[in-house]
Amino acid sequence: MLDLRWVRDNIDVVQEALEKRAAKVDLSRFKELDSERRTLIVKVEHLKNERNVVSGEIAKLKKAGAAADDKIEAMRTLGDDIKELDGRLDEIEDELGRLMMDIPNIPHASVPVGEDETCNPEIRTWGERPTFDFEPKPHWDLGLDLGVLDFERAAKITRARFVLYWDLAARLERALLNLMLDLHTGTHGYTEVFPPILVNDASLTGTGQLPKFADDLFKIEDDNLYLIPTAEVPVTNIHRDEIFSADDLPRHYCAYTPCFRREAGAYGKDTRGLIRHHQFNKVELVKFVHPETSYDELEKLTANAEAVLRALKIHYRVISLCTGDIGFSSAKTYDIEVWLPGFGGFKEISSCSNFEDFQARRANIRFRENPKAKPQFVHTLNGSGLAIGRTVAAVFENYQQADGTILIPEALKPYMGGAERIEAKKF
RNA sequence: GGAGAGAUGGCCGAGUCGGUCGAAGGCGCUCGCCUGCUAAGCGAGUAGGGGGUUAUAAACUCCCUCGAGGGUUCGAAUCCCUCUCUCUCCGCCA
Repeated sequence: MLDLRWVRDNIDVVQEALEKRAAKVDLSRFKELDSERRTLIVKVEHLKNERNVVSGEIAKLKKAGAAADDKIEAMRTLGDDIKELDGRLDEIEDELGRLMMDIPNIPHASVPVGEDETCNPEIRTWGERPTFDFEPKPHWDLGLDLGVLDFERAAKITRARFVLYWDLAARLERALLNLMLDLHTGTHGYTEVFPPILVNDASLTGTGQLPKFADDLFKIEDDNLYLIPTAEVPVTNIHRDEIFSADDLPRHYCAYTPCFRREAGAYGKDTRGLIRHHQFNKVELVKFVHPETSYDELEKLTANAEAVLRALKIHYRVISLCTGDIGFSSAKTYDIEVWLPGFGGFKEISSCSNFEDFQARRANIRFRENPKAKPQFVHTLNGSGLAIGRTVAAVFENYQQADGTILIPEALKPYMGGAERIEAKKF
């Protein structure tokens, strides 16, 4: 959410940002509501002040044993007026609040302007495409042939877009998330947290999934709780309604959690393999930082996520999302795309964003520059470091051999209980 | 799941029959005085949010907030209802 006053004073900037994003929000309605709200506040506060003053007088009269019936009668009608105005003010603030919730973040000046994902410039690449003297297979074929990815039984147990891992594939999933956590908590200095994966709607509103993206969430109706779509939600909300002191910042957290997404708008997209599932594991990086440092922190966070693929020696590239493709809450986002030789293209494996104060304002996460200063909003950032399922897919496809087996990358061997490769097996 | 107790400012804690209570007192913190230094002592200050005025300054002023939301009332931290959370006991379960 943007700052109300800032929007009022910078309505042209907001309008321009909306156009760049191809988002539709009625700003003329905003102007109406905003000015009506303020006139109403002035009016109703005037009346309330009068009520307070006269009520004080009544108290004095009563104490002195005098009658105050005429004043009480006058206050009764005044109270009715206040109630009516307060009611209208509530309605207006409701509508204004919903409208403010619909305004996306303002993209940073460095974000390329463009319509859609075809306009995202490549920032850098790392490594090279591996060469094969055979036709590389997509990971789902590899997994089926080796017997370790069982989509059929997963569909029996649950439904489509779930997977059952067997044996060394299950172990690989576990190895990857341990490698990532060890790398981020060790070399990169993040603090590991393990949050709840069911959250309430205040948390989802804080990070921006609600109210706009309710369709994409799995909801537990009986308890009014949701399965998290990403660890960003519980981890960012750790500090909801809190005020940091300046030396509490920056905070760097990493968390492994399962993630759950309904993928409501994605039918027919990435239907095969591990790419787009309703349940997947992810290691998430979340930062709470001083506003002045947030863009440096974004670069570092992205580099931290990249480090996983470097450790695995897998080719990737980094792109900068353009204004038309960037997420609702984000001011700037880098996507890391991993090379999948069997699939024959790059695929997003991490999305690293600076939300500036957009989430912090919604979630009310603040800090004080010094003990006497007014609290101001922190900047929040997050990025996947990385999505585990997609990393499994990347290992499968990049480390596949002519005989259909998969070599275990050097960096993972300590985590794989001595296994050198994944071989075909029946389960 | 059942029974009970509770939720007040950074922390602890008072709040009488509803009437200058955003709130006694204490601790902590900040500033000043005192002291050779420290401690002690003395004095002053110390919740957050929003609106108006203004330069989105200072100052001034108003409103809201005593877990959250609603209600009663001229007036509620104080009375009523609903919800959330915490604690204790019982039951059930891993």
